[in-house]
This record gives sequence, C-alpha cells and structure tokens, in this order.
Amino acid sequence: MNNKVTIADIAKELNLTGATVSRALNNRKGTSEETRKMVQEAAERMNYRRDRIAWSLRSGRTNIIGVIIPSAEINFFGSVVHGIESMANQHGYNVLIYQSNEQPEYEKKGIETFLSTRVDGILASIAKETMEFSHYLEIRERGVPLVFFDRANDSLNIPSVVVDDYKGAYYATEHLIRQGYKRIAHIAGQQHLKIFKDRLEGYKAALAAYGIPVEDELVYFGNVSIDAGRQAIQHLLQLPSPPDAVFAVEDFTALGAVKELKDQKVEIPAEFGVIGFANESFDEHITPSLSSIDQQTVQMGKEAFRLLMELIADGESTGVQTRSKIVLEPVPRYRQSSQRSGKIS
Amino acid sequence: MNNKVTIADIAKELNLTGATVSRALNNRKGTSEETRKMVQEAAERMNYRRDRIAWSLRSGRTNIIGVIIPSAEINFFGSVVHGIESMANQHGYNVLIYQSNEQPEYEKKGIETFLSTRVDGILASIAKETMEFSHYLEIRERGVPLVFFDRANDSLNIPSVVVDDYKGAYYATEHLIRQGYKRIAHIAGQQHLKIFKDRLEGYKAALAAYGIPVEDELVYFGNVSIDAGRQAIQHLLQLPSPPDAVFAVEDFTALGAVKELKDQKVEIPAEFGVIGFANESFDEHITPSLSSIDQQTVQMGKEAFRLLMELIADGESTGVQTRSKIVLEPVPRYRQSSQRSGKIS
DNA sequence: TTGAAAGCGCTAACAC
DNA sequence: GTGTTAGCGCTTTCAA
Repeated sequence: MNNKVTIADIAKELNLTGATVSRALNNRKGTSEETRKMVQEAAERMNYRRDRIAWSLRSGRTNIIGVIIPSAEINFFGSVVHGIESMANQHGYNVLIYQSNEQPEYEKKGIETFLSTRVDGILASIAKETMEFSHYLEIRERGVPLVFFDRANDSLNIPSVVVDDYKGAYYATEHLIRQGYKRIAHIAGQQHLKIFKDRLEGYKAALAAYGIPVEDELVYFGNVSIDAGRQAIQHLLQLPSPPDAVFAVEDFTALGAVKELKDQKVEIPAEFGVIGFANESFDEHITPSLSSIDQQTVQMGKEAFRLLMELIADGESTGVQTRSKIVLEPVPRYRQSSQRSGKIS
Repeated sequence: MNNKVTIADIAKELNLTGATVSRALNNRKGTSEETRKMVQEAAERMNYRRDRIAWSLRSGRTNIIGVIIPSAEINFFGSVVHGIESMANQHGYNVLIYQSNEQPEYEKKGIETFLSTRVDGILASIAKETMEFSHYLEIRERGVPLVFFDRANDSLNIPSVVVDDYKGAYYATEHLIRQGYKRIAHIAGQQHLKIFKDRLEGYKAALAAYGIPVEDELVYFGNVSIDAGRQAIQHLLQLPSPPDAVFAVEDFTALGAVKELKDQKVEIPAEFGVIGFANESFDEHITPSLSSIDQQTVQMGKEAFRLLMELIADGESTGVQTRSKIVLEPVPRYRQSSQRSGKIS
C-alpha cells in the first residue's frame, strides 16, 4: 500500500551506499557517469521520489512560501494569488495559503504556522483591522524574507509591491475633468488605510492641477460597499449645489452610486459621470459599463514573488536585506459611465 | 539573527533531557506537574516554536493538505478555496495551492510535489483537458486520501463533493415553464464534461415532466463564454419557429445571450426569458439582473475538507477507504431576467 | 570514485 | 518521573 521508496532501497538494490545514490540523484560531481546513470534508471524504475521533508530538515529549506491574504473569496486576492502561484510554480516553489479574514489574530496565527513550517519566505497583504505590526517585525527578526503586496505599511521598511493609488486617482479625476464635468465629487474610503488616503490625495491633486478648488462638501466619507455608494449619492444630490460627476474609491461603491443614480432617473453619463477603482469583473457588464482603474493584480503577484526571490537570494549570500518598493502603474479603463464626449481621453 | 530555539536548548537550560522536555511540551503523561510547568514557561520565555519539519519527519504527518484547482483567478475556485481554508484553519491544517491551468501536465506536476511533500490529503478539481486519470489513481495507490470537488469522475470510485447539476438544470427549466414561456431553448456546454452533460439532461427532464417535447433545434452546443451566448441567440432567433426563453449552461454564456438580445431589441423578460448557472457576482448587477442557480461554492469547500478529514481518520485506523459522494443541493436565484409574471416560482 | 558516520529536530521504546 | 537510545530520510563532511 504505502510503497515508499527511499534512497536506502535503491542503494540496497544496486549494492551501493546511500551517499553515492544521493550524489548520483543530485548530479553531484564525484560520481562516475556509469553509476549515475544506473542509479537514475533504478530510481525511475522503482518509482522513487525524493522526500521533501527529510530534505528540508537536512537543508534548512522548504521551497515553500507562505501567502497571507484577507480572503480567497475576494476577487482581487484570487487574482494576485494566481500571479504568485504561476511564478512560484515555474521556480520550483509551492504556495501555502492563509486567510486573515481581516483580523490581526489570524495574521498572527498564520505567521506562527508559517515560521514553524520554516517557509522560505512570506508574502502578505495587511488585514484592515491591523493597527499594530509586531508580528510582522518578528518575521524579519527571524531572518525570514517578507514582502507586502497591495496593503503595505511604509514605516516598517519592509519591501512591498503596490499599485500607485495616488496616480490612479489622479487619472480618474483628470479624466472626468477632461470629459467636461464641472463639479466632481469623491466618495472616499476609510482613511486609516493608506491606499484609500492616497486616492483622496490623488483626487485633490488633479483638481488642483486644473485650477479647480477642492470643496469639502464634495468629499463624502464612506467605505467600500454598494450601500455606501447609494448613501453618498443621496447625500450629494441634496446639496444646494450638487456635483455632476463622482470618482468612487472602489468599484462596489461606484456600483452603488450608479444604482442610486438610475433609481433617481439621473442619466449616466449625460447628466452625471461615474468612475470607480479596481476594474472588477462586473464593470464591463453592467449598464452603463463602469469606468475604472485597473490595479494590475496578476502582475502584482508576479512582481511580489520576484522580489521575494531576490530577498531569498540576497539573504543567502550576504544576510543583508535590500530595502525596496515596487510601484505598479495603474491602468485606466474608460467605459460608458464617464464618456460624455465622443472622444476618449 | 536566526534565533532558532530547539528542544535541546530548553533541556540544557533546565538541566533536563530532550525527551522530558518533549513530553512536557506535548502534555504527555509521565511528567510531573512541576516540570511540565517549568518547561512550558521556559519555552514561552525563550520563544520556542516546534519545528514542524522535524515533527513531520518523525511522525509521518504534515498537517498540510494539497488543493489542485484550475485557476485561482476563477471566482468559483477562489470561493471554494475560501471554504476549504477556513475549515482547515480551524482544524490545525494548512493548505497548499496548485493551479493546473486546465492542463493534465500541471496536474501531474502538482500531484508529484504534493506526494513528495507528504501532504496528509489532496483535494482536486479535474482539469478540463484531462482525459486520462492514472496520476489520480497513483495518489490512491500511495495511500494518500483524495477527494474531488465539482469536477469529479464517477468511474474512478473516488469520493467527491459536487452540486446536483441535473437538479439545478431541472429547476431552471421548470422555472421558465412556470413563468409561461412556451419554447425553451438550451445553450449547452462541452459534452465531455459530466457537469455540462448533466445540465442538458436536467433540461430535457424538466421539459418531459411538463409534457413538452424536446426539440433538437432548440439545443445549441457551444461552450462557456460570452461569445458562445451571443452566437447561440443569433442562431436561435433565425429559426423558423424561434424560442422565447433560454436556459444557458453557465452565467457567462447567459450574459452573452442577454447582450445579444438587448442588441437585437428583444425585451427581457417580457418577450424572452433568460436564466444561467453559477450565480456569478455580476448577476445581480446587470440590467436586467440575471436569474441563475447557485452552486454553493463555500459550502462545497467545507464539505470537501470534512470528507477528507474522515478519510484521513479512517485511513489511520483501518486503512479502508470509505467510498462516498456528497451531492449538494443547488439553490435557485430567480431575478428579473426570467420573471415574466409578478409571482416568483 | 565510493563508503562510513554524523546530524538536521523531534518523539517513542525501553530502561532506570 | 526521567534519561538513554534510536531512527524518521536525507546530505555532507571526512576517510579510504
């Protein structure tokens, strides 16, 4: 039943010793061409597979990386994981998944098991509820390479891969301006999260660049949800001088805005422009199709893995961790919801 | 830097032997209350963490399960993984992810590394391109528990968790009938996949149950894509006696159908009813919102894990694998695209 | 070129 | 109750 073939078995079969078989299997120098071939054939024939556990114990490596995400159910993270796993695969690494459910306690548990599994490195996206980062610092203290993706914290000096939220927001807002909208509102996200703060800043910067004053009453603070979008529109349309366009911090919020505008019989994009952020899969299928900013999810996963590989290589040779940060370019996807003029800009 | 604390360190610190420390840490009988406490305190103080690699080598277990999915980028699988991981987490297991990209070669590679990593069990969803299953059988031969989810193959006698596609299709078709549609078409998927075949059967069965003849010309064979849905509608509307409703094998196909119908100015649901399968996230956000059949993704993941746990437990005690198959009930989500009458049925 | 021996960190048998 | 010993499967000195 459990036909586990070991190096010892091969050695016995060929009247050799384990050491030689090991050398032959790993193509180490110091084995005759002849024995090497013989051993490898025997291994094949006997259906031998190297035991990675034993190998790990001996070598101190696992060829496993740990990935902490808030939830595999969120599209965005599934997509990043896709990028990570495909790269890992190519490089002989395996990927261990852990979901934080946005809770720091789970993050800690995940890190705990990752360290105890001796993963070669960790990729993580910080949980929304996490305000204190000692568990992440412990990873570094242990000498295990760590890279943040998407949700990073710059003050920790830990390498990261993020999308340029500021620039994305700038693009989105600028696009609305160029489409001729005059009063552009923003539905902002929770400001303790850097990504959402950056988007607010980008929005303000774009307005400023075009000489448009930023009006506090046009910035609605909500969160990422359809409801928040609806509420925002209800609020904004009641203003004495209501806006004629909105940049929403995230696509679900934008979706709520669209739904509410439709309910209130406001024409999109003729009377009111809408643009979101994230390029969710539903964007192109709703009516009108929703303009958005793509976050390069798969690319993000790939870059994160690549950066981690570098750290692992560096750590092995010098023990010095190169600090670095990769910022990906956001890609605008302008669709119907914001195209008032015929031209695309 | 790499402050790895081992059992030996604790033993030395307390003038004990490794065995005793191990016993104390694992709360084995045969240690005095006193030493146990002392050891556990020391472990805490010295920041000891059990090395799972060494433990695995010794115990022959890893507390890791391997999961093979076609792609983490596909919503459906992200959602199932979410279910699997949350259960695994609760039970002290970790989850290794491998993407097959729908290719049997990748499946083989994944199985290879899983076996070599000595995972305690494997969950898998078969790749579309896979026609030959020896690599799956090898898992069983090795004595490693295996459970299929969603894409299973009944002839292999391997336990599985699937949704009742036949019944789901039956529900969908019956719903259209009850809504008063008279000529109901079906856009079918690739028939070498059991799940799609079952849906076709369910469609036929529902028609038969209501005394409606199955007309071959109303069954369009396409695949799962927006384009296929569009082409199907183009074809169906040209028929001498065109249908007035369609059950599409999958939501993206249904989406294509909806888009084409709208382009051709056919009113949904007044003139034409549409229902899909999968309950994709975009369903409720498009106009009209799309009726569909929910596949219980998260539940599927949870059940698959539970079943795997049973197999692992069984295997340890008796070595006998209980054959079993869990069939989940599909849940209809009737929305605007198929509700011609006011009443929901 | 090959073999012998040690050890990665842990735990289970068996002694004391 | 605690210590001694051995071994999980592998690789890597050091010797031959």
